[in-house]
Amino acid sequence: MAPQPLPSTRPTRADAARNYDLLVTAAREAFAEHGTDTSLEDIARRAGVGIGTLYRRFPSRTALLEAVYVDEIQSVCDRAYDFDRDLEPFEALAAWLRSFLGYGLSKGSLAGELTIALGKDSPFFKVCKVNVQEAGQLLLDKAKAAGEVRSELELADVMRLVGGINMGRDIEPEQAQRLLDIVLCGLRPAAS
Amino acid sequence: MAPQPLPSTRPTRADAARNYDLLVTAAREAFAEHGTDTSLEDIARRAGVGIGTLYRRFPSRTALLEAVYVDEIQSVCDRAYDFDRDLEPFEALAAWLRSFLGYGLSKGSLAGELTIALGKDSPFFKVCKVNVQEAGQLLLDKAKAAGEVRSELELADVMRLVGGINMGRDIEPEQAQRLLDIVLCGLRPAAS
DNA sequence: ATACGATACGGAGGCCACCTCCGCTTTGGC
DNA sequence: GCCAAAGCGGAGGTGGCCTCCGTATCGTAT
Repeated sequence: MAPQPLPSTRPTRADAARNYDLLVTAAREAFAEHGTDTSLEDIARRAGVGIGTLYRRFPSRTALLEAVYVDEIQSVCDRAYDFDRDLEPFEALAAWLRSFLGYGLSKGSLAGELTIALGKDSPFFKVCKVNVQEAGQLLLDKAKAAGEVRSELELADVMRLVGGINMGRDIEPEQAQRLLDIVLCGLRPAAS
Repeated sequence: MAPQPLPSTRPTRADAARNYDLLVTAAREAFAEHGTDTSLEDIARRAGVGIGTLYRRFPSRTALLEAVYVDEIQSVCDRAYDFDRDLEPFEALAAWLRSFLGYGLSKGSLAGELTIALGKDSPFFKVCKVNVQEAGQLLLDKAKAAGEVRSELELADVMRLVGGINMGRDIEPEQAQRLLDIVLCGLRPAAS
């Protein structure tokens, strides 16, 4: 039940570990400054390591994204349990989705990429998915049990919708908020 | 009130017009076969023209997409008026959004690209946007007037949500359907 | 301390897509 | 038929992705 720790690929040898940290730090900065489509060569340069080193450690851009955002992803999961403890079922779900959204907004469109990846099966996202799903499922089930969310809804659907909201990169925070409100209304049981 | 004709950039000189048609045809085929991220050089080769010709006529991939999909875009607009005539207000809106979605699904993720572009101001999308908006606004307003959609909702929000649904490229049609249903429920007035 | 196998480094270079530029060709009005 | 305007095309510059392999570094066993 408790979330599993996300796997870290941080190597053990001293020089490798140092370069790993340099790369992740450089990537975090670069992603924050220029979005997640920054060139990988730029990141290697910024980190002061060769491009070969980057590619050996992170075979794909996604692998690098993973390493950069492990912490944030974990914190998204953790927050779910906080909300579950402190809020009424539907409010907890709403708050969690809102935080998921805000997280994607500030960090490029990570939530979007994450949402897409939830359907794929990279080794990393396997665990990540388990954690996010476990957390989200808990909130969703409780909201369902309280009769505040239609019982036939799947977590994957909800996540996909929320992820889709800020897929288009440059959305205004207020608009994102309104869109989320629409979705939240859509989750509630039919008026009948 | 009637939709304006979408602008065509088709040139008048004989050779230019011929190449224009070759390019648009080749692009339509290529996009259908390999998705909208086919390399532009491939398309030029397929059309049997030089890459320079392609770029002179279509300065960006988007420009080419526009030319390829003018007809389809127009038909999306037209359908709105059909639905308006034949269906009850909310059903008309629902049907139109469904068709908008299916359209994006079959043709790569054009609806997604279109949705993003709705926020931008390319000269083409200006007119396109006007047409889509006019059509959508009509349906939305009627649904509001019938009390079946909350009055504070903006068309842009609705379009964005629907566009977001199939942003992630590889979504299953049934899932897309479910997501749209959630959104549709979210449009209805509060149960209170 | 040294030696040595395992591990990691780095950047040159191949590949490919994007896009520009300009000398040559075609068109169509006169 | 002439010729200016319009159009053509592809060579080549830029830059990102990724691989490969000779060299450097690390950590352990002696």
